Amino acid sequence: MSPSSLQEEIGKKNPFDLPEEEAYLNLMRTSSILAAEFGALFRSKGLSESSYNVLRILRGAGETGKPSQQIARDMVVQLPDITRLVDRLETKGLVARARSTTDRRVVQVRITEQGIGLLEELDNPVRALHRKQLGHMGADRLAALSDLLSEARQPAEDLQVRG
Amino acid sequence: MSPSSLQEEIGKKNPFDLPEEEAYLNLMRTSSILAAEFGALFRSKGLSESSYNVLRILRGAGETGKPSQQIARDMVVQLPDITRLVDRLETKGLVARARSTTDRRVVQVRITEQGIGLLEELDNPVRALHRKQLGHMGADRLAALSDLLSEARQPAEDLQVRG
DNA sequence: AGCCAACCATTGTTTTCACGATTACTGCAG
DNA sequence: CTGCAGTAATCGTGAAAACAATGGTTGGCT
Repeated sequence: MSPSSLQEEIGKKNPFDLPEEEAYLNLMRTSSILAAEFGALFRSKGLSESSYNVLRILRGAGETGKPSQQIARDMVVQLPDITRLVDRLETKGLVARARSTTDRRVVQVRITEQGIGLLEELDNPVRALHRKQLGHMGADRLAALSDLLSEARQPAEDLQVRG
Repeated sequence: MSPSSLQEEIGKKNPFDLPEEEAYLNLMRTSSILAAEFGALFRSKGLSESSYNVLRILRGAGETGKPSQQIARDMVVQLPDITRLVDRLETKGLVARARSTTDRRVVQVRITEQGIGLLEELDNPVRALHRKQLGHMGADRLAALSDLLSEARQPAEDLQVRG
């Protein structure tokens, strides 16, 4: 039998005192387990989850690319220090940098052909892993999960944005 | 207005092709935002999220403590290299190590008085943050979220446990 | 007793992350 | 035009993570 509850899984003796805590720990455990599988997939191609995310953002941005700061804002998992992440991608030839001519503070980053090629190698495995991980839930439950997660993070996000 | 959807938040132009991907990204974004706040709280006391988790586990284990390997299994977010995590806690005087007398391979780790004191300083702030983050959801929605999260990770967890 | 597979913890090494301070540039107010 | 707050990116440094490899210990098997 699978462990039926998080309480059992992590060997916790007492029931949770707060439903908020239980939900929080369920959230952390689930995200870490699922992220670990994607991490392994990305590492097999020399990428981290963050650097894969950056490449996906830049593929969506097209020829002109995006300023570093905007990349940081668009990332699913926020990260300070986008500079060195782009450094590593540049060293591997997956992205290219160029100073903006209009505002010389900003650095425009764009994906290279090589970067696009690497992403394309990953497209099918990524889709397959998504289905393997969550395909057992129906579309209705997935939608419900997405909704609850949006609701859960909304106050914290408001503070971040408007802070 | 708050951004109403993840698609908007991360500046994604195309709708998600897979509902699995949308749920996955919602999961990653929510957990990273909520975890960041706890991380800041813990760092104000010199702890990381992982080391706080270890201390909580050891407080629950009582006087006898727990073997390192079992700590690793009980952690919410799995981590190889429990050794150096315990190293750091030991350096700070928050935990103590002792070789087991019955099986000299295993190292029994227990929390110190100082460690318990530090946890007690955090108990109220932690509860307060849980309520601040998720208190706006009713108990019913929190339970629904916990259920969906358990359901989401179940297949991956089965594979991990049963190899 | 001696061998060996399984197990636990540790260490070495490289990569990545976190945090703060710094440099460069822009636009605006005086 | 000069100073100044605000913004973008970078760099220095130390902490933490991932991954592979090593050494000590046990229990079973012959």
